[in-house]
Amino acid sequence: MSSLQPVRGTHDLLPETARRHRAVIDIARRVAECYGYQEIATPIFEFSEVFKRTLGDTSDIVTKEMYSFTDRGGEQLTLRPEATAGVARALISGGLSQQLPLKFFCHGPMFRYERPQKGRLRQFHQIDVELLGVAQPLGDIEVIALGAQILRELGVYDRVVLELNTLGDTESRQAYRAVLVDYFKAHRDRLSEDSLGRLERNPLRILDSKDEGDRRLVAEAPLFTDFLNDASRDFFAAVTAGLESLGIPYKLNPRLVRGLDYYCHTAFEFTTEALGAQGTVMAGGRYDGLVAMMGGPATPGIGWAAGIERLAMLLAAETPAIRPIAVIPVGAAEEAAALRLTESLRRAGITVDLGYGGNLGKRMKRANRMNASAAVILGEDEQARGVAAVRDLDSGEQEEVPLNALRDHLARYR
RNA sequence: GCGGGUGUAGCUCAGGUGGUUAGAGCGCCAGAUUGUGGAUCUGGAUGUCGUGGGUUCAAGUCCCAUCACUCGCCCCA
Repeated sequence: MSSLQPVRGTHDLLPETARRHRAVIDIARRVAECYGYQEIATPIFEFSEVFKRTLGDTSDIVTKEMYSFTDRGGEQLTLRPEATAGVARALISGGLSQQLPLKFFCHGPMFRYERPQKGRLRQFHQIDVELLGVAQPLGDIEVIALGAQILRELGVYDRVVLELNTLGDTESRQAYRAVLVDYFKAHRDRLSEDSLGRLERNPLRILDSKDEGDRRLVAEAPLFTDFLNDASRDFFAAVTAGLESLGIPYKLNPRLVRGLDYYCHTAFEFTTEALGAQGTVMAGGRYDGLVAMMGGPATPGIGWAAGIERLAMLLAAETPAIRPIAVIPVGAAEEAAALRLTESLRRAGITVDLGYGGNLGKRMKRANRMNASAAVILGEDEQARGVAAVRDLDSGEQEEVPLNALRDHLARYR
């Protein structure tokens, strides 16, 4: 193995993988457009403040996972660990609040300084959807339905489960949080070490602990549903009713808690068993407080992000490269004509491979290796008669086609 | 950040208890086949044995460190 290694947790997207990624992005973009979402792109780095302020000082992302650096001008910058904060910043700095509601789709690399695992990288890629300016449950329903439809079109929907929970509005959440903290503090001695830390940082997370002792304690803990106020309860009921009316099955998971501070009401994750510990394939929720927290006008929002690497790993179907037409000059005398023919076919939008050297046999081998659908063979005879030999590389059948009819003839191989 | 596993050719992997020139299959290259690919046959090339140090007369093999990957925890896409 070479000593030239890529940076830990980063990955080259070689043609086969790149094709899979592109398939995910293309399908997601197309479906998102059907729902009226427009593609945007924000910078892959922002002032560190943008993330610090929105993700919460206690979140793992901010405390230990940010790729931050000082640039030559002394600015504190951070490679984006997620997309939502940047989109919210764009909304504010672009003065887009005048045009609400806004529906955005974007995709690109994200960066987190984590210990890599399968499906967990330091540079990874996400597709992302954000709906801004819609306070009604209809927004939550649309965004989840959009995610479900993308997963369906990708052909992974049957291996994925939609888990759903509500975090309530601020009032409900703070009431519950207080009660929960009291409860766990009363049983502090029975909490795992991890959960003692969570008690300070994000007590709701204890509900999702995998520790045996914690789980026993959690089983006795007060229930969130008992602390939801009427507005929160109604809101969530409307979301679930909407999903049911669309035939989108979901599993209520009262322990589903988002890691980031800005979430409220609907929280959801599409998860799979097929990817080991990194089973979350698409996750999101409502973030009504985010834009205001950044200093913009109070703007409700809801969205999700999905990991392209994780989706690509689930993709069952191969994503083959386009099959080219191979143009093959028999001898050196035909090379110039082959070059001109190749160029004219390419200008007509046909994918053409022209080998760079070798005799007929070598070039045929290359055509085969490139998975070419047909070979257009130009020899001395053919040239003299204004035709080319066209060989179907699947059937092995060969026929002569006049040069001026070639372009139309090749259409059958697309 | 914590704990376990792995690292030999481009890929998948063999290489009992240390012992001379490190192997296989697939792939790659060349030839049989200088106007016809796939199949077959023949031949060929490719390794700082992840890296660095140590033990030893001798290390792919044992020890330590380090890097990367991997499984789990933490957390998350």
